[in-house]
This record gives sequence, C-alpha cells and structure tokens, in this order.
Amino acid sequence: MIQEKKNYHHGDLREQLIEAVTQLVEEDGPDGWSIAEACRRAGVSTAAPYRHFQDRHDLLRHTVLRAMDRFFERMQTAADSFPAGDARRIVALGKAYLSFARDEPGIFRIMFSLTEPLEGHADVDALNTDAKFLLDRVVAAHLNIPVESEQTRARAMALWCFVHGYSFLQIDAKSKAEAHAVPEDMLLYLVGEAIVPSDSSVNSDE
Amino acid sequence: MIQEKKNYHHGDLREQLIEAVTQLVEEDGPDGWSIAEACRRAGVSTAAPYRHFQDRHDLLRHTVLRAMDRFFERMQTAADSFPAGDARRIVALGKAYLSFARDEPGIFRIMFSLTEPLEGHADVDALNTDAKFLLDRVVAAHLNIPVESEQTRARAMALWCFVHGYSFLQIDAKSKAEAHAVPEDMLLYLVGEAIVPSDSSVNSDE
DNA sequence: TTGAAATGTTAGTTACGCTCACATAAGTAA
DNA sequence: TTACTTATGTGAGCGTAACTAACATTTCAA
Repeated sequence: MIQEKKNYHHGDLREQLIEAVTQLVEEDGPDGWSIAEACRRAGVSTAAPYRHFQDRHDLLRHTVLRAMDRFFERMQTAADSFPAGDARRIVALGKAYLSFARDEPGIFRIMFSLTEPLEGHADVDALNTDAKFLLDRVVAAHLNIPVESEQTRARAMALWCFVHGYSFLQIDAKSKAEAHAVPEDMLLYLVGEAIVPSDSSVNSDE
Repeated sequence: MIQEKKNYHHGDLREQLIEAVTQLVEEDGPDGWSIAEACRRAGVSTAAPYRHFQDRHDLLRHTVLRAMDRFFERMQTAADSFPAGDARRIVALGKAYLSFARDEPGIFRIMFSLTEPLEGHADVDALNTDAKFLLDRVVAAHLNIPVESEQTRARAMALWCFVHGYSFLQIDAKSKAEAHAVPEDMLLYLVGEAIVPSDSSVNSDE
C-alpha cells in the first residue's frame, strides 16, 4: 500500500503518513509509533511531515479522524442491515462496534483516549452526534416510543456504555480465558432484552 | 509528600518514584510523564531509578499495581456498606468504580491500557479475580441464585461492562454536555433493575 | 574492620520531536 | 517561454528523554 516516492515531490505524502501511523499503531501499540518510523515507511526525511501536519499530535488526530470515518461507516451498515424494530438490529449494531474494536484495537483505544485534541473539532463532534442519533433512533423505533424521550436517551446510553465497556474489556484481555467465560451471543441478547425489551412494555413517560 | 533526599542514599526512592509517576499521570495525562521528571521531583539523577526498576515500563507497571490496590479497596468498602440483597449495594459498587475513574482518570486509563506488561503477574491476576468474584457474589446474593451459575456470571459481566463503559465515556467527555444528558442515578438504577431485578424473577437455569 | 551488596552519580549513546536554512518542483501571470 | 510565487522536500542541528557503563558512597554483615 505504502510506496516510496520516486520524484523529489512525493505526491501523496499526507495520506501515506496517516496510513503508516494507522499501521504502526496496530503493530506496535498506541504509544509505539513515531513520526520517524512513519517517515521511513513513506520514504521521506523526518522533516517532511511538518509540511502537512503541525506536530505529532496533529498527525495522530487526523489518523483518528480517518478511523472514525471507518468506525461510523460500519455502524451505519449494521443499522441498515435490519428493519426498525427488529431485535437483530440492535445486536448487529453492538457487533459492529465490537468488531471494529477487535480489528483495530490500537486505534480504537486512541479514539477514546484523545480528549483535548479532538474537542472543538467540528468533524468529530458531528460524527459523535450522528452516532448518538443513530442509536437513539434505533432504540426509539424498537420500543415504539418517541426519539426525544428520556427513556430513549437513557436506554440508548445504557446500551452504548455496555458495548463500549465490553469492547474495551475484550481487547484488554484478549487471550485471557476469563474474557470468554460468558458466551458472547448470550451476553448480547441478555443485555439487549434487558435494556430494550422486545415486548415493548416500556412507557415513554414512565 | 515527596521530599528530596538529604543524604547520598535517598532511603525511600522506590516508593517516591511510584508516587511521582502517580501524580504526573494525572497532571500531564497518561503519556505526559517521564522518568526524568519523576527524578526531578524525587531529587535524584535520572540514572537512579534503574536500581529499582528494570525500565520505564516496569516503573509504570508498579505504579499501576499500587493503583489497583486503591481501586479494589474502594470496591470492597462499597460492597461492605450494604447487606447482601440490598439493591443499593450494587449501585454502591458501580459508584465506587465510577468515582475512582473520576478521581484518577489518568491511572484509570492506564490500568486498562496495559495488557502485556501485567499479564502473567500473579498480583494483578489475583486482584482481577478477586474483583470478579466480589461482583459475582454480590449478584448471586441479590438474585438469590448460586454463584456458580451461568446467569450469575453473565449478569455480573453485563454490569461490569456497563459500569466500565460508562466510566470511560464519562472521563473522556468530562466537559461535554452530552455526558450529562441522562441523569446518573436514573441510569444506574435503570441498568441495575434491568440486569439484576429486585423481584428476583431470574431463574438460575433459565 | 573489612569486603560485599545496595544505591547513588556523571558522562555518554542513541532515538526522537522539532526548527531552520536551503533545494527543488509546480503553478501562474507576463 | 520567462519570471515570480507557492508548495513540498532535504540536511544539519538543537534539546530532551531512555538507557547504559564506569565509578562513588553508604550500609550491612561476617
């Protein structure tokens, strides 16, 4: 994927640096990457990146932005794969979240470690809001209650937290037997049923 | 707390380095600390730590071990504050988890970021197992079903994941309005009721 | 008392982040 | 074309951090 430059001008350095960092983060861990190594992979000097990124942090931020695109894309695809109200839809969303965490644990960690560098960035805020709304709509449709109710927000939040926590615990303890003590599907359906029951017994103003 | 050495031999360097790192991690973020800065605070040269720790990673690992002691202590205290079966017991546990994350977000993040460096270390494994058992017992007592049932393990795991995820999301988005969109107590009781219902309608072999 | 073990220091190596002055290429207007 | 501007890359060099090696000081125990 990453090819060294042939001419004096690289032509695609900005993108390839992001790509290189994306790889390095998975290979060497969230802290194991360096601008220097990314430069080696792209075949440029260590001063070149500063024509495209302000500093180390800025490069990482843009790498995370790319990752968030991929992340949200998966969530959207999962949401589209089942009709509203279908119990499998929520599980599919959870699994999309989980599978991203498993596929890209390094960048996943960084996505939720960076606070200040992403704050205020319109892109990320919009992305977050989109994801939140997506989940709210799914939950509301499933429970057949208004999107703007407190019940919807609370239950969507509960699901979000659960999947987020489960994802983290999974990638932290990947090889530990403990992680698989409870069958995944059982857990997902148990939580889904508990927080967003199929029989729609939830009242929006309860 | 941290006092510079007066004599040639510091006397308490090992502990003070851990203390310094603990502080630095909160002040400058999980990646913002350095051996050099910790040395400055302890008043020793930058070569001194290597008499007590193998390398940077080793120092961090021991810092995390201390943090885990504090963490588990809180959980234990919370568990002891209410009798078995009392609904408030589970909420208290969740709040203890959450309050640690809020009080020491830096070290909290590191606790769950380090994978390899802690793996295989008997201390940490034991600590993790203890915490897991504690939660299992609380859940089993509350539902009045055996500790060793799959229902117990699954529901304890679900609670664990939820609180873990909630903690992370909280410290990530501390200043964001979104984080407080749902009242905390409402969320905790909603999830508690959903996963571990008070009316004990859960059958251990369902 | 005396030698070994523990614990600290100074100096030096390597790697990285970053900047500066300079080089090369690409685009634009005459 | 030519000439000017802008974009993008290089090499050299600075400061800092992790780590090591050789040496110094203290403690402890035989």
